[in-house]
Amino acid sequence: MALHVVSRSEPSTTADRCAREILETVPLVMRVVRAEMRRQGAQVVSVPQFRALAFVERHPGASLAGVAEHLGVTAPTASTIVDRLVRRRLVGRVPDPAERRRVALTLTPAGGRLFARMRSKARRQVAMRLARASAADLRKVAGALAVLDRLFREEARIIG
Amino acid sequence: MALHVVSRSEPSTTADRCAREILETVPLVMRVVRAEMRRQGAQVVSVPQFRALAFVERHPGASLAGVAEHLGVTAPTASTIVDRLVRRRLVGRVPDPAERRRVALTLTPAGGRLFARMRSKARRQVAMRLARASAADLRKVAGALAVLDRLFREEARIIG
DNA sequence: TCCTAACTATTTGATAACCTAAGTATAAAC
DNA sequence: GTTTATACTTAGGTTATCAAATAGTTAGGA
Repeated sequence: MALHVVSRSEPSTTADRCAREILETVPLVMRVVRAEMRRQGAQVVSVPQFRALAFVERHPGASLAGVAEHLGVTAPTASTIVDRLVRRRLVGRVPDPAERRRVALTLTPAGGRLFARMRSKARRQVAMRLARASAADLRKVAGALAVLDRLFREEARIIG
Repeated sequence: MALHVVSRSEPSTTADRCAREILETVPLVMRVVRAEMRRQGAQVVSVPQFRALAFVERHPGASLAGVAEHLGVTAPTASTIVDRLVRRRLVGRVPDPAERRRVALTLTPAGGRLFARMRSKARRQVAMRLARASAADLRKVAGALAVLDRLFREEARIIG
């Protein structure tokens, strides 16, 4: 592997190399995932919508603020995302009886079915793309993603 | 580490675990990166615009099709992204004299300066988030990202 | 009790990213 | 020279995103 000569103003620690790679690779992977989810034909939801479904499935009765925090977006953004899911009858949204400021979100049966179907399809598609890599490489990738998840999930809460 | 009971229809190979993690972690990281780039105040560009600048910087005289392929989007999308950069005088777009169907894209001086400034800022911000991790973890992350980049870059070309 | 402050959610208005389908202009092929 | 293919743009539509303004609900204190 050849060493690159980097500009003198750019330091070259491992963290910097990671940062560089994250800024290149993450958007690339994101785009492929998005394209695949769109390719599934029939009834589909966007990536943010999919993530909202995942959160509501894991936290029945969740509030809008919970969705917003999980997605890392502002409340208005989460509101419109959820609103689209409600209009498509994939999510139920009722006022929380105890706290009437809040809404309680749940998956409808149709929402649950669609989510389960999309999730396994998306996983299969991504797994197919990973099939070319060696088992050792994949173990490394899995470990690294766990590290990233921890770092960015914490920071997302601190910052956002 | 507790073992989860997974639904019988969901296999549990390393590739599947990776797929699951990718679908969870990549959007999360993406969101943090986007939020940070927006946070920089002053004059900023979006993530796709930033990636377009990076491609043009590395490939002076690049065509629109080149940008589209690098971003993994359709030609019309790349066209509007570039158009916004041209209107902001960050990118120059002239017809290629040899192939007048094509356009030749270059960074303007202002575009080059903005790009350099944003890149180092973005890298610094991401690197700061990585600072909590051990050097060993970061080396693993760097290696894993290289693997992912290879897999998804190839596949992006095959599919898209 | 009432008033205010804080919280939760939505609406509004703006910019941007994305797609498909349809156009324009140039080059190549026959 | 007509057709076909290529490179890009335009048009029309959906979605995501934000900040600012709005409306309803709760809680705490005067």
